[in-house]
Amino acid sequence: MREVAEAASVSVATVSLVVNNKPDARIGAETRQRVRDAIRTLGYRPNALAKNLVSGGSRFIGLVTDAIATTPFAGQIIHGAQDEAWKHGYVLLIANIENNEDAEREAISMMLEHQVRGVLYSTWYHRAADVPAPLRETDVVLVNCYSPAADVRAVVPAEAQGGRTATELLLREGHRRIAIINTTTPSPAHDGRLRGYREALEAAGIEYDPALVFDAQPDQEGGYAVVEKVLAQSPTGVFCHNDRVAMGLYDGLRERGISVPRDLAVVGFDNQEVIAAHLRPPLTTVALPHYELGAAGVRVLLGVGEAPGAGRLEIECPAVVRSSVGPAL
Amino acid sequence: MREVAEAASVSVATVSLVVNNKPDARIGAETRQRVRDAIRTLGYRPNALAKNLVSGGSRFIGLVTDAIATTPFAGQIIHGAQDEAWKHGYVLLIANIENNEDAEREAISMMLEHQVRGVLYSTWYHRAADVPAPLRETDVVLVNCYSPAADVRAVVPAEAQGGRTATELLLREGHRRIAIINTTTPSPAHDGRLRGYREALEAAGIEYDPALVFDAQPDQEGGYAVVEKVLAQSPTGVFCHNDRVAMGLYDGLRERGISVPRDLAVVGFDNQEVIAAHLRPPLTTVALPHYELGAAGVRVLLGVGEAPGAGRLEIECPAVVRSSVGPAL
DNA sequence: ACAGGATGCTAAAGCGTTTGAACAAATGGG
DNA sequence: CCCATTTGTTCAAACGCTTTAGCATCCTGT
Repeated sequence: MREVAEAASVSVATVSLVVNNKPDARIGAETRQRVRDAIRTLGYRPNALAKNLVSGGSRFIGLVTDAIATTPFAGQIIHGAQDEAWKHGYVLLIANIENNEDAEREAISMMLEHQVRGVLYSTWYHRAADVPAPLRETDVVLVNCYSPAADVRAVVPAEAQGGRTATELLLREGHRRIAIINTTTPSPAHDGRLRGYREALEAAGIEYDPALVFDAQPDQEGGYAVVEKVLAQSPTGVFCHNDRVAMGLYDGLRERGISVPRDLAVVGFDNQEVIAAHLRPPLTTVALPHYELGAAGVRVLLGVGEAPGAGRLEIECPAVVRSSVGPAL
Repeated sequence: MREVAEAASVSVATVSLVVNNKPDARIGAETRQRVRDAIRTLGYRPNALAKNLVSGGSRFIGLVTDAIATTPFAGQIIHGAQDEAWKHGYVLLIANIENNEDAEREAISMMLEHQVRGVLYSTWYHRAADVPAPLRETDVVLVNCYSPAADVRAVVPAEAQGGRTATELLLREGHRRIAIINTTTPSPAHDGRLRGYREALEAAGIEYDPALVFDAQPDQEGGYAVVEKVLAQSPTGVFCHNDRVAMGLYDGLRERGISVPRDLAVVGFDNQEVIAAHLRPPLTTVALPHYELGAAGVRVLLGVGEAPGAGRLEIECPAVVRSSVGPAL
C-alpha cells in the first residue's frame, strides 16, 4: 500500500480511501484515477489480515461438521453455507471433527482465535447435540441438530411437514391404503415423519391404522426384509423412511413380479440423487434440504432474513416427483 | 494480551514469550506460572489475525472446487485436504465456483488477500484444466485435474493402474474373456482405464480383442442399453467404466435371468458407496482415491512427503472387493 | 476584498502481536 | 571484591491497514 501511495504520490490514507470507495471521502477524480492506475500497474492487493485486525472482527464464519466424509449430505450443507456466506461477504472456515474430542477443541480454538463472526455447528443426520462449551464464547447456530435445552438457535429440516408431503404425494393420486416403513430408532426423523403421515391421513379423512406402520432398519436390507409383511396388508402405496429402504423394497417387489408404480406406489425420503434418480422407475421422494440448511444457518447467524430469536427454524422438505407414484387402481 | 500482562504484572512481550513457548526465551518458572494463571482466569485467546499480520504469512490454504454440490466426491477431497492441512497447522479456506467466472475471480482474490500459503484447485472429475491467471501469484496445486502445459504441480488418480487393478480382479479368478464397457467421451478416465485393461491382459498373456470393448454413456442408462451387445460376445467378466454403468448392467442382466457373479462377473469403478455397497450382490469395484487426492494435494503444496517438482503425482486407485466377482466357470 | 463554507488531502494514532536489542540484577570465577 | 556472564524481563519498532481530526486551498456571495 505504501508503494502504491508513493507511485501515485499521495498518502497511504488516500489510497485506503480510494480502495474502499468510502462514500463520504472527498477525493479528486484525477487523484482517484492516479491511485487506481498505480494499483493496477503494481498489482496491489489489500491485505485482508491487516484489514480485519484494525476493524476488530473478521469476515470469517466457522463451520464445524461431524462427518464430511461419510455422507454426501455434508457437502450440500457446506455448499449452502458457503454460497450464503459469500453473498454477505463472508468466508467459510471449515473443520471437521470425526467425533474426536481433541480435534473438536482444537478446531473451535482455531476459529475463535481467528475472530470468527460466528460458528455453524452441523451434524450429518438430524439429532440432538450438545454445544461444546467453548463455542459459547461466540455466536453459534446449530445446523441439522438442536440443543435439547433449546437455548441455542438451530436450523433443522421440517420432518413432520416432510412426512405430510410424502403422504400427500400418495393421497393425491387417490391412494387410501398407505403403509409407512419407518426406522427402528427413535429420532426426530422417526417421530416427525410419522407425525406428518398421521396428519396427512387425518386431513384426508382416513383413519390411522397401526397395522400399516412398519419398522425396519433404515437401509436397503431393512427395506428388503420387510417386503413380505408390508404386502400382507395389501396397501396401494408405501411411504419409505428413506431412499435406501425404498431401494430394498424395489428389490423385493421385483422378485415378486410386483410392478412399481402400477401395482404399488412408492415414495422415498432424503432424495439421495445417486439412488433415487437411478432406480427404475426413478423414485418419487421428499428431499432433505441440506443446501438450504447450510444457507439458512448462515442467515440466522448473521441475523438477516428469517430469524428465530432462539429455538428452531424448520426448513421445508420439498417433494421431488419422479415416476414411482401412479394413480390408485 | 495487555490485560493479561497487567494481571500478571509483566510486559506484553513476556506474555507473548510464554504463550508461544519460545524455546530460547529465558523466563522464570514463577513468572511463567503467573502468566499462565492470568491467561486462564481472563480466558485469554491470542488473536490469530494479529499474529499472522506480523509474521507475514498466514496458516491458510485455499481450496477452490468447481462443484461441491453436484457430487459426493468433492466432499471427500475437502475432507482429505482438511485433515492433512490440519495436521500441519493449516486451516482450509474453501470456495466453490459452480463454473462461474466472476465467482472464481472473486474467490481467488479473497484467498490471495488472506495471504494464503497456497491454493488447491480441484475439479470433480479428472480432466485437463486451465489455471486461472491470478492464481499464478501464489503456490498452486491442481487436484484431480492437470495443466496440459504441465507447468503446474498436479495430483491425479492413477487411471491406468486402476484399470489394471480392475482387470486383475477378474483375471485372478480365472476369467479370460473379459469385456470392458468404457465411456464414450475421451478423457483421462477413458484412456487410462482402457490402457490399464490392455496392460493387464497382456501381462496375463491374453490377446486384446477389440470386439470386447464397448462404449456406453457413463451412467445407468448407458449400462442398461449395452447389455445385449455385451452378452453377444459371451464374456465371463465385465469391467464397467463406473459403478452407475454397472448398476444399469445389473438391471439388464436381472431381466434376462443372468446371475451375478455366477453367470457373469462384474467389476465397477469409482466406489460410489451408496451404489456399490447396496447393489445386490454388492459390487466389487476400484475406488477413486478422493480423500487421498485432497491430502496429497496439501502435502505437495507444503512440500512434505512425496513431491513431484512439477508434473503429476498419481495416486493409487485401490480395489474394493465385494461380491460381484466369482471364479470363472 | 474577505468571511465562511466546500473541497482535497495528510498526519498520526491505533488494532494485537512478535522480536531483536537493551537493560538490570544475580551469579560465578579469579 | 570486581569483571564477565548468565538470567530475567522490558522497550520499541514493525506488520498493513483504517479513521478522525485537521490543515491548506479554492470557491461563493456580499
